[in-house]
Amino acid sequence: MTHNGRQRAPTMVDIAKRSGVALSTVSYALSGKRPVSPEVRARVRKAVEELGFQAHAPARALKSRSARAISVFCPTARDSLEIESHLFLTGIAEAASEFDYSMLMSTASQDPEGILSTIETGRADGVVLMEVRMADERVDRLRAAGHPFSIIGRTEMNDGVSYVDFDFAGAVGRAVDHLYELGHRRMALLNRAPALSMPDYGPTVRSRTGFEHATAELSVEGDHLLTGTSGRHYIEVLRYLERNPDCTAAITVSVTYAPLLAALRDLGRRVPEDFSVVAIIASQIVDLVIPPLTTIELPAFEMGRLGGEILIRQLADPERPPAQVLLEGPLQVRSSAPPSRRHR
Amino acid sequence: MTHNGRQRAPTMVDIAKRSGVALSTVSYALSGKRPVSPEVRARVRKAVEELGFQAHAPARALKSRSARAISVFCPTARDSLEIESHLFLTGIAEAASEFDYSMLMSTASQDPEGILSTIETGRADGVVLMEVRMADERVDRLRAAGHPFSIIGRTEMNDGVSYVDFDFAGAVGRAVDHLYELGHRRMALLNRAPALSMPDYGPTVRSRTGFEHATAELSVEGDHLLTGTSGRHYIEVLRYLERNPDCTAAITVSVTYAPLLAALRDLGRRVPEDFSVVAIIASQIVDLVIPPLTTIELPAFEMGRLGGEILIRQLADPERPPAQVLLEGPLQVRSSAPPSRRHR
DNA sequence: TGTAATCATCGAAACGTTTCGATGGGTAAA
DNA sequence: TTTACCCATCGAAACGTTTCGATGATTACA
Repeated sequence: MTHNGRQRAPTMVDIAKRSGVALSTVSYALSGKRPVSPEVRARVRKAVEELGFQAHAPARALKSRSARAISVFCPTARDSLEIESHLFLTGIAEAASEFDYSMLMSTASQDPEGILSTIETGRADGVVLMEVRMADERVDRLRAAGHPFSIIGRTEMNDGVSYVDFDFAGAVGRAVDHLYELGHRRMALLNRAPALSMPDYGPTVRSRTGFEHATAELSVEGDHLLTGTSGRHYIEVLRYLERNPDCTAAITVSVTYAPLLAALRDLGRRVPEDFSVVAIIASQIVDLVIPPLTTIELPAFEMGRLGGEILIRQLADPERPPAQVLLEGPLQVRSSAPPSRRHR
Repeated sequence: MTHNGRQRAPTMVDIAKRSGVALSTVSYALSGKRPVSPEVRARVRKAVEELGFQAHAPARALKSRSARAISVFCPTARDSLEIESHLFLTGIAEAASEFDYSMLMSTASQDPEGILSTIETGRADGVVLMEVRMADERVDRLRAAGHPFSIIGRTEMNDGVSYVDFDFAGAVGRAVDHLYELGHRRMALLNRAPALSMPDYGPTVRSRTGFEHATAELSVEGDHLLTGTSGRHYIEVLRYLERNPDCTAAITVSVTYAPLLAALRDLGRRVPEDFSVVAIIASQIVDLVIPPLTTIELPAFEMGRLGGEILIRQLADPERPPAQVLLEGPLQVRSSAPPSRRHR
């Protein structure tokens, strides 16, 4: 049972009195950090039960110098929505609850000071970063300050830092191969246009280089477009398709499938009959896309969960070497027909 | 500047020594709760600056009996994604940062114990609840315990509780009116199928009653379908459309536009030429839907922001009466053509 | 039977704040 | 010059834990 919210919450002093032992014995009985006789342990447990005692987290954090909390910085969804962010977020939250940690979330994503301060004020023990760029000041500052952190994504130079990233270069490469095998000889990569003040964004950079390598290797034409969901972006994609009718396939990253599908529809080109698409998107939104597209699924939830787990394990054991994980996603063929039905 | 992460972080004792005043004077100088001479204030400020002092949050929380934090419970996105949840979440986070509060997030959404304990362990001062049902144990428990909370959504009986909700009944009603004016005489409401253990979900219940009232009032046929994004749901929608060719319009709530659009496409019925749709969705995902649909926009981010703000204002002033807000969304006509072009 | 070792328990200090009441120097009024 | 009052500052206690070293009671061994 829980105590009545109106009166003072019971403390360990109350437990000590009720079970007739010293305060410190209560602490040891509950934490197990020193042996306690079975009878005393039972009495303490009983008192805890009866009074509905729950340890006061700030007091514990103050004395033990650990908040048992991690903090996460996530871009705001005020204007545009990064669906992957939410999957990262709930993945991290899942990891936190699994290890009995709290998770602090803030949106002031790009400000290094705010990120450091959650640790330096003792609110959290470590940080999970997301949406990082190839060179990212937040990473540099955290590393310089010696604060524990992990990254969903990664920077250019990752010595000694823990991260979980998706192999965008590899995924785009496999998508190019797949489209090549279907007979396509000219294809576009619809990459994410940098949001405000986000040039140099890791997935965008790596998708592009993966695309350039793969198309060069196969000697096919590859066009690189930076796009998004705004009307301006839609127009740009439309113009591109009009001017390049020999482009018969595209690879889309995240939400860039939307302007592509809209433009194809308005040009009367059908998917998959007239145009093939491979979309790199999170599995949770696959069913929202009409028509069904061939995809490479981004395991965003799992990335978040792993990123959280890696950080927490590192907090538990500071000697633990950094973990660096690069995940792949399966290519799931749904409906990417060949350009001229040559493989039927 | 910030201190070197390797050594002990400076405390108010260090500030006191360096500026040559008592510890308590430092506290008053920083908090302003008692007057302090301008010279002393300046000296303290200087010392704070030089040492990079930042108050230790757990110590403050312990003594002042307030964590300056709110906690939020959000359904996990492991399997399926509730896009609105993410908008609520970042909205709440925005409000928190605006008032210099921290935000704790957890996913163990349906467990009342976990929710109460974030408050009872002193980790947070109040809770924001979302995805509530018409009768919701979490609400009852919070209220019984006397803990501060606000709801994104609302229950059946809302005396004395603060909430921000969207007027689903009204929105569906306006959608019905709009479709009626276009000439439709039979229409469907594609409502959200209850996720696991979520019968009685507020928006679903209220959308349905709004639909039933509006269709009855206009004497049009209204069919109610519970659906989702799974393959099974797609089949059900498809069958419905096949069997009821006189149904020429639908209202979709949240992601239910997906099975509808897929089914219409596979039946060769075009939107908006052959079928009209009004989608109730968050503005941030409007651009992801192809073709563009007439929508009623759910101001999810703003709902989150308001829900957070209401809670925090209540924490600052416990005498404050509960705030109850019911938001409307604009009907944005994009492409809902009449069934037989009668209004052209 | 005396001493050493082991074990469970206790007491007290400490973590870094906030806040209450006390103190003393200064100015204003008598 | 004395008394009263105000204002800025100080000292100390308290918030609820964790943890160190000490204490006393058992047990093992000589």
